[in-house]
Amino acid sequence: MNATTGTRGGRGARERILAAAAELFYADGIHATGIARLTDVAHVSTRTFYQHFPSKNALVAAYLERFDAETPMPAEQELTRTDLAPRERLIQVFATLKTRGRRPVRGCPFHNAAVEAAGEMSEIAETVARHKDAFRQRLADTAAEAGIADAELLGRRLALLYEGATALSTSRNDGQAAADAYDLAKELIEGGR
Amino acid sequence: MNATTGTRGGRGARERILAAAAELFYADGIHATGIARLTDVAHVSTRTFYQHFPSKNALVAAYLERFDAETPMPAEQELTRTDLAPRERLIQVFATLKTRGRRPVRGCPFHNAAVEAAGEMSEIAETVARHKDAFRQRLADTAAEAGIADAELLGRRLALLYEGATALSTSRNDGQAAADAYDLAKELIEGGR
DNA sequence: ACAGAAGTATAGCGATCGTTGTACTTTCCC
DNA sequence: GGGAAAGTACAACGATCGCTATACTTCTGT
Repeated sequence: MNATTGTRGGRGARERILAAAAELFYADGIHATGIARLTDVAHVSTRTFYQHFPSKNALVAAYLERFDAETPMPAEQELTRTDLAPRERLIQVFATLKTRGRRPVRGCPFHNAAVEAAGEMSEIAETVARHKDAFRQRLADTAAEAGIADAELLGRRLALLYEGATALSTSRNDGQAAADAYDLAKELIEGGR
Repeated sequence: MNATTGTRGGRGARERILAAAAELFYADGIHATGIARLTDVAHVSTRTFYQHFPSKNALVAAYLERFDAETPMPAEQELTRTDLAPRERLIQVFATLKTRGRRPVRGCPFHNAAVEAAGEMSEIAETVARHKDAFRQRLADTAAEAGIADAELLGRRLALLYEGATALSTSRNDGQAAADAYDLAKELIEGGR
């Protein structure tokens, strides 16, 4: 039994499929990424793909869940650091956002998935909403830990700034929005005593 | 000669096509909206469609240009109001964002188009970037008109908040993000003296 | 009234989409 | 070393995509 994949041996096709999905769905979009391209990048045959995932939609769902569970966003990793004071952790979230401002950045994979899903695939919209809520809640919890007066408000405001910076990186990929978000976030965090 | 369409009479098929595009591209997404659905909603035959637009991509481009030129975003209309002081105009931008928070809201049509365009259609990404820049500049200009010290900074910060609120409306359509953006924007505008 | 432009209906093109079928080879565990 | 699981190659299915062709019908300006 393979611990990481949950499958019974083999050469880890499932892992490579998920890795290819993470790369292609994010870079080129979900609709624009066909099964052929996906299996080509993953070095997996079409048949094998459908032995691991019943459909492309299932892969999309797995792709988002994978981000949520095993590959937490860099920003969220900062919130779990024990070597920093809570206030510093919040600031660090926006510092990494600024640092990560190297190409290619194409916004938030969750948000992008929700945009592409549009009317169809409402389960995707739900997953995205859950992710956004969880992130905002983590920010608020950290703010509360820092002893900030209205922690929920700060959590929502920081989530708002973070969303704005990532969204703007889709169309303009200079680090300006991230830098602005960092500065304003820092003011809000240090101001809320 | 028809003044609004630039065509020579007829029953204004071009207008109906653009109206259908504005509705469907925004609500269902660009990829998800096929020519068949488009012509059906516009009450136009396939042949007529291709007599007005050489391709679907051309319609997408026209759809975005139309938003930019003839159907300015509600937020931008507020910036042109002459019955309000510049500071009030800035606040009004976020007030309309809050009011408009009724269903269905699905983020910014420009941003969504950029997400869907992904790798292909770089001209779309360019159009979106130009739109975002123009909006931010208008905010900055209004801030300068209000005599605010660092008007460019406030312009960028307000654009950041606006983007965050619209982006969050894609996955969670309560008015919370818009309300938060309004409050924080108001503080920033009134604080910058 | 009539020429010409605009619009309609419908069938079908080639390409690509997601998905499945058939037949075969490799890898791993006992 | 044998058997089951996992993976491979490749052809092809039906559906849908964007787009074009053919043939006909309004509508409009002079």
